[in-house]
Amino acid sequence: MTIVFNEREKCGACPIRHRAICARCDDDELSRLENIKSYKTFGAGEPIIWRGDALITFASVVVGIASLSRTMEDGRTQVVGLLLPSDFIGRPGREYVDFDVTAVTDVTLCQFQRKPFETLVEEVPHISQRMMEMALDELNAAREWMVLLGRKTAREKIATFLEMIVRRSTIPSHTVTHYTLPLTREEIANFLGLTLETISRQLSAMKKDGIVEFEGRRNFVIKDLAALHIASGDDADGGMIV
Amino acid sequence: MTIVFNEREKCGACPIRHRAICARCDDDELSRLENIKSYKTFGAGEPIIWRGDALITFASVVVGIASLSRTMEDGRTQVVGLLLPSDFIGRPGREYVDFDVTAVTDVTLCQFQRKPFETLVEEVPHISQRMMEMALDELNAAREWMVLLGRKTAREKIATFLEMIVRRSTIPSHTVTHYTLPLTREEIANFLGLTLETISRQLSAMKKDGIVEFEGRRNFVIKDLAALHIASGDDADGGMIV
DNA sequence: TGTCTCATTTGACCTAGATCAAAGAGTCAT
DNA sequence: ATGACTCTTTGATCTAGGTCAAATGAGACA
Repeated sequence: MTIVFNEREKCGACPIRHRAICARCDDDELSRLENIKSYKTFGAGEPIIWRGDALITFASVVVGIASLSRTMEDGRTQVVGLLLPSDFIGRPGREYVDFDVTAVTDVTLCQFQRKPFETLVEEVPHISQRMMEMALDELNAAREWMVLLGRKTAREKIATFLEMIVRRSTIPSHTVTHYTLPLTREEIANFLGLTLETISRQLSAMKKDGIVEFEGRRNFVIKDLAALHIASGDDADGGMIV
Repeated sequence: MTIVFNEREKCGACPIRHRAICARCDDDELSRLENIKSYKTFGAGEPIIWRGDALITFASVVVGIASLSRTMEDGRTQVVGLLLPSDFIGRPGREYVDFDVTAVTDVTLCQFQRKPFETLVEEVPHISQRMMEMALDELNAAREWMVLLGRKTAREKIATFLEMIVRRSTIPSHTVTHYTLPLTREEIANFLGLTLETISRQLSAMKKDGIVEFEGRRNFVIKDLAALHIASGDDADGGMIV
């Protein structure tokens, strides 16, 4: 099931047309973006940009997954986010990039040069409105992750991570039971603030407890979704007052 | 040194006029905000809003400090951010509040009712542009904090926290050496993902190492700023290529 | 089909920070 | 001042998760 993406197509046919920074744009605004966009692809594992680089292009992820991370001088690294299709890379108004961006799978970006894009942000309110929404959503996600990093146990962290995979790959009206881990054990560890050995051990424990089952290294089935949720440490209703 | 704030003043005289969501607004736009704003104050320690509450007002912090936090069912709590003057509370487009907001010191808010504010966000690009900038800045700060929570040692966490206090209270062209902790040991612990005992022990250790000196519980002097920085675990240049 | 390589698992042990417990020091109201 | 809080420090012990090391297994490619 490879996602096909044809760069020749117009923005109107773009897979992220209704979720990316252009989501609120009308046809005229879209054609202004069309004029300054260009596609670029990266192979799995390749660096996309490094912390400290001059910020000369912005981009939206069109296909694939990229990671956003920071590595300390002694090598400790923390993944601070996964960039999925429609997610935006770069911060208008800044001079330098402040996190490393790496292609996790093969990635296709829709890129914009800095200056023309910044002009567009000034002139097209639908873009800044959408970017504000997206930034606030990501801010929320980042804060939820801070709770995970600061207060959850190893098991809770991993259960939360698996639950996130399940939630993200669920297509409405289509029941899926087979999922794929997009990351290696080490990458998961760097995302959860743990070591790869701890990931491995906890995954084995959850296997033994009948919560998940693995088929190969990266494919898994959830045998007990309720138990997974309980193991995540999040409350039943997501905080909503019932 | 109490900050005086007179609610009768027009927006033009507001202490956060040039940093809050209204920073880019011209006089006309400002008067539209003026029409829908109202002030509200909270005493130190009072809850401002709770997770799960219906989101009916937005607000900017005008005076004081508030904390943004999440408490798990068993009582573990993580502070996910401090809200300082000019910081914004609420996410346009959402139905419910997703983190608890609590007044740390006495707090004055500039509040807006939901509907009229959302209309303004649609109609005044300068607001969404500024909110986008602010959200992206906070997103960055949240990600830096994720590195701290996921990968730093207790000592590095505390050094980073003290350094943040120093950075934030430094007024350009004015050398300050005496600082105040805005939080109790327990609140610091919840912010850093540690326990209050660890905070206390590490603070004592840094005192013994000649890095800080305390005068009472909350007032301190940095004796060795360079050592503090090294202890924070961040690189010398903040990631910029020199 | 076999081999090579790297990701993963598992084991043994160790340590940073948590937990439990008690004593000390500010601060506030009377 | 005096007492009564609450916040903070310090001590003793425990443990979740890290570290180090070795064995196993999945894929990739010839």
